[in-house]
Amino acid sequence: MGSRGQPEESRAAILQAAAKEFAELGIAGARTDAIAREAQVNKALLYYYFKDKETLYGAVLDHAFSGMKAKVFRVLDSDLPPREKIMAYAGEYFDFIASNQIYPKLMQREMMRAREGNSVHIDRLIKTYFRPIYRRVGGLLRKGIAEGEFRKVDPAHFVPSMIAMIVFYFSSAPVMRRIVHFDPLSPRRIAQRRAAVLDFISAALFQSRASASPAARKSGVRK
Amino acid sequence: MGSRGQPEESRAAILQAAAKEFAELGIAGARTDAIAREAQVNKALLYYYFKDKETLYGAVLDHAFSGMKAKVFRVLDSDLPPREKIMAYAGEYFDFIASNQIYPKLMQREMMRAREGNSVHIDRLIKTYFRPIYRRVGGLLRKGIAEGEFRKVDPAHFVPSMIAMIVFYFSSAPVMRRIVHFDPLSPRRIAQRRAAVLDFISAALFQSRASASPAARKSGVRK
DNA sequence: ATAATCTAACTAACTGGTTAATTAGTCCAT
DNA sequence: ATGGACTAATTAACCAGTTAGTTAGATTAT
Repeated sequence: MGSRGQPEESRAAILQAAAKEFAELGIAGARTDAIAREAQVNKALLYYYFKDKETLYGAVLDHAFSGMKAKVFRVLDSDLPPREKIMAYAGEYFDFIASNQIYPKLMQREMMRAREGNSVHIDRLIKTYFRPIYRRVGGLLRKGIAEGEFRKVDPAHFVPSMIAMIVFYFSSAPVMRRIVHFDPLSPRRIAQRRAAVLDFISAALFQSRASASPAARKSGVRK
Repeated sequence: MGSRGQPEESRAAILQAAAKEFAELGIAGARTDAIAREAQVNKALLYYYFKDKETLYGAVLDHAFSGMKAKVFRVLDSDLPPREKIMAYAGEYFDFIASNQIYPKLMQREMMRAREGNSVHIDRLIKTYFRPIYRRVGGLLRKGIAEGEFRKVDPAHFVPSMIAMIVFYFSSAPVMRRIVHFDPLSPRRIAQRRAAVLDFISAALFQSRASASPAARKSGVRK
């Protein structure tokens, strides 16, 4: 079929370079020349595979969010009891972000852009990724509350609080590093953060404090 | 003083219009023409008062963060006991952001920009605002822990968690609104969020759960 | 088998609309 | 009449997107 290199490799290289550039500079700050250079590809090839800059940005978003949704739904579809499942969900989400650190930047950028007409992608992202996940986690919280396992929290506040603690840590890390004088993104500190988030959630959510730690431990380190 | 209009008013109008534009679009997306139009001022006047776009952006950041620091330090300088003070701090920070909603957007933008050379302002912002506040709140947490009032949390994780829950809610509100089908920024919902954040913090921080609610209530509604 | 034809993959060079920044002044209060 | 406040007009640089091709493997005809 093709001629020179491999089309799949080129497309993937463009997508990866674009993800990095968009996450770091935003869609307005990103330069198509820089993306092409980083992908080691001629700039016109971006336009061969993607209609324009905005479409390329949309493809980057879909790639990132679909990966996250797949990971997280494997946990949400499992048949764990509420306590274990909410901890496993938070742990899985944390691990996804820890190993895909451009994700929280893309996410926050899109959240801030989500105003009247500011983003042509946000409707699709909400419908395809955010709402399904929110519904499932919200349902899980209500189930845990109904069973008397969880405190009577409002899912509309608890869900964003969980996401906030996980997402914010990674996108604020470059600033944090210069405040505390150690690297918040070292494996050791990331593991600490994971434990701190799970502890925070179990302390704020579970009825009896005693079983908070075992539950957090249960969701454990992956792999 | 001046000739035509009032210099103070013009400068203030530019700063306000710039804050709005930068918060919404970021420094790369912001247009100096749009700022001038919004401020009802000739574009060259921006360059009369500020060296260039980057300097104007810096002035916007300093304006926002100095206002926040002043508010928050009035609480941190007070002589409340640890429990009441940490609740009052969180409440004050929340209230500042609730009535200055461009602040969380500027903050998140700068956090994401804080990489090698990406921002010429971040060193100053950290030194002048972030580090002093972090030090004080961290000290407050250690004091509460030493007195046996607080659980043994790590300030390097607890402080960003508090900030995350407050900041993230406001910058994610436009997306949240389309997931949950109500307005997270209505006065009623904002008051709910305030209570949820304070409840979350006290549940995760205080040793005895019993006094969580009273303490949250104590920091109360301001004014 | 091999030459002719085709087509997907890819590129160097360019274009023109956009935008930050400057210039060369005018206006007006004191 | 002088200096601070302000502006219309202009400029230089930048940058998304285009154009007009080239390259090399695949397909088909012979």
